[in-house]
Formats: sequence, C-alpha cells, structure tokens
Amino acid sequence: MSASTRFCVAVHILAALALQRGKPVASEAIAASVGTNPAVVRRLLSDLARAGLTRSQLGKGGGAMLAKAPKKISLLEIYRAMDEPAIVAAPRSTPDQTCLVGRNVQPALRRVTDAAEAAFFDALAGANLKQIVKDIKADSIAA
Amino acid sequence: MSASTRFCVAVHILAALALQRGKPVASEAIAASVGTNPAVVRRLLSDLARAGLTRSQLGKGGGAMLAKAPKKISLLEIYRAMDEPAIVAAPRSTPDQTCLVGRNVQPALRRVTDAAEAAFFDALAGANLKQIVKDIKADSIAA
DNA sequence: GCAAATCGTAATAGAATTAGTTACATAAAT
DNA sequence: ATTTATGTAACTAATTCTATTACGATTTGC
Repeated sequence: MSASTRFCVAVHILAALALQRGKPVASEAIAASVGTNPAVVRRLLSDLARAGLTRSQLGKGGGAMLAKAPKKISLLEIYRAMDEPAIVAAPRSTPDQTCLVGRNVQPALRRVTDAAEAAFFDALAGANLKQIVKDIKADSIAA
Repeated sequence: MSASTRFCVAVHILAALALQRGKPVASEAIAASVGTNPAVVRRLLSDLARAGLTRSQLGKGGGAMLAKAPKKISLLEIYRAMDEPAIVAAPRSTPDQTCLVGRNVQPALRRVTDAAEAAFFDALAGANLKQIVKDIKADSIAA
C-alpha cells in the first residue's frame, strides 16, 4: 500500500502530547513539528479522539491532550484508530468463479494472511506510547 | 497502502501453475482465471521468474511453469518477489529536526514496527504453496 | 524456411487512494 | 465582544496502482 503514513504521523502526534504532560497543544504547533498542515493534524486528532485516545479543548490556550496515560496506549490501539486498510489487499477484479483456482484461492490464502496479520498486530499490541516516549528521551540524552 | 494486490494475484498465478503439474500455462489462460489482462500476468511472472520461482517457454504450446516444487515455495518468497513497499510507511514530509520529537520519533517507532513486520514475515515464511493448493482442492471436494 | 504462438517489456492511460489546502461554522477563554 | 482554537467539509494536487496497447524477439510445428 501503498501503505498509509497516517499511523506514523499519529504516533508523532501522540508522542508530542505525551511530552507535554497534559498541557493542551494546538494543532498548529503539532503541525510544525510534523511538517504538515494543521488541518491534517486535526483530522487525525479527530480519529484519535473517536478512539478515546485524546481529547481537545477549544478556545484560547486550548489544544489536544492525551485522554489516557501513555503507558495505557498500545501501538495497536493507535493503528486501529487510523482505520488502515488490510495489509494484504484482495485483487479488485473478481476471479473466474467457474475455475477451481479462481473460486478457491482467495479464501485459502486469506487463512494464512489473517494469521500473519494477527502476528503483526500482536507485536504492536506489545508496545505502548510510554516506551516510544522513553526512547525519544534516551536519544536526546545520547546526542 | 494502500496495500498492493500483486501478492494475492501472484499466489493465484502460482497456484494455477501448481495444479497443472509442470504443463506450460499461457498468460492468457491465467489472465482468464484471475480476471485481468495477460500483460499484467506476464509482468508478475517476470518478477516471479527473477525470484527463481517460475520459468517460461516461448512459442506454440509455451507458457509459464513452476521452477521449484510447490512445497519448496514459501509465501514469504512470493511476497518478497513482489517488492511490496513497507507495511508501515514513513511520512512523506520530513519532521522538524530542531524539535525533540521531530528528530526522534521515527527511529523510535521503527524499532517497534520492524519487529512487527518481522512477525508478519515469519508467519508467511511458515506457509508454502503446497498448502494453498491442498486447501484449494479440499474446498472443491467439500463443495 | 515460414507461419503461428507466446513471451518480455516499454509506454501510456485510466483508477483509486492519499495528503495537502482552503474555508468556515462553532465553541471556549479572557 | 474579541480572540483563539477546534471540527469538518469541499476541493485540489500528488502519488501509486492497475489496465491497456503495442511491438520486437523467440520458439514450436509443419
């Protein structure tokens, strides 16, 4: 997929929020760090809020904050919040249903790819935002 | 993203070849089963041949054949042959390098996503074409 | 040798997805 | 009230993928 970059940006956003320890951060400030448009950030924050990971405050001094402790936010939750398409995409044209292979390949393959995707998700489930933040700080000390 | 459909189609192609047990299959026949254009199939076969999974024969009665036994072709080999992009794509705009988060999020995140992608690949490495073919036949008997 | 079949690949066009931009109504803070 | 900031919609631009067309090269079979 072309894979989407939303997940990476979402983690960036959440890490930035975590480092502010509850102080609201405006979408414009986040966008400056990410290097994109504030509206893009707000769109992602909208998804993250829907997933219960952030909340926002309007008005002067407002912005986004984490809705849960970094330790309680797994990378899988973040990934899921982005509504990414499946890793292994099914072909767009439907195969010939009168053909033995055409009829049965996709389901047979899916059994394997479902398991592989599950392994991917399990690994994401085993990491959380706090670890990412810790890593970020470690890098900054090392430099 | 979006993820690409090439892998699924490649498995379809290889399964079709496996079921012919060495008899050359023309790209047109494969394309009919997949439901796409022969040139698309030939392009994928070109990648598969480069990876050592198939070979082709020109002229009348020619076509593609497996270059290895189905049992010896893991789904990971097929996936790799497709040169798919990384599952987790890095953002296209570079983050602000003067910012602690901007400098360090991506490498910190990659440590986790690399492990997750490895888990995905391990699962694919554990399955082979013969299993897919067996599944296809089983489905046909059940129906 | 000749004709027919088939591949391999390039070039291009068409679709689909994704990110970026602009705009504006709404809500909160001072 | 004014200012600040969000949330979302509408649109544009960029990117990526698939499909199509075309054609030269190669092999088979007669």
